[in-house]
Amino acid sequence: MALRVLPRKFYARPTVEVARDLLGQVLEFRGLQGRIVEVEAYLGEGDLAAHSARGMTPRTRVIFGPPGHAYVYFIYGMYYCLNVVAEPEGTAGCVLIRSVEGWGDGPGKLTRAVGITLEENGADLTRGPLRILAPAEPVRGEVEVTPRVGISQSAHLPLRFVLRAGWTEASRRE
DNA sequence: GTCACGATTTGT
DNA sequence: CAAATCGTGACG
Repeated sequence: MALRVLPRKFYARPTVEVARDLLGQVLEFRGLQGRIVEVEAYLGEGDLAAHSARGMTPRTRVIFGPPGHAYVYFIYGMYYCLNVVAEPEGTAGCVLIRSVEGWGDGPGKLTRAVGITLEENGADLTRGPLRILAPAEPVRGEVEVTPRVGISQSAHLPLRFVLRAGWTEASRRE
């Protein structure tokens, strides 16, 4: 069964909704697939922890761009982190992918595992080698909400979402 | 141009 | 706890 590619409108919504709904979806890069199990939302105005907090710069340009694209940034001189751009074009908002089943646990490790680099920055997630698809069967499970990891500003906001005990209806019947 | 720092990870 | 390692953004 062919998985369905998430449409642009999925991403053109409030960042928190997109973050929550990204859990259980299938991330694909060069044919490698894995379920997204941990994400964090980074908002526009008012979120001092977000790269977009101080407006549009050369680096943060794609965060303000059309939804459904990848925002990849280079951090600590050695790691690439993958984000999914949300909100309608012109509004900042993105979702950091922190853990993908089978790829790795941690935003820097999962990109290194499959070779995602700055080349993927700005890539369209509805087509091309980097895509996100809906699983054949919807993933059910409990979602844990916690503060975001590794930030000092706006640190109390409950914007980290983790899929705990995810399952599909089929696997549940086994 | 200069400089402090970071949405991380790993080893001590 | 500290190192690794370098682009970005603020300042001038």
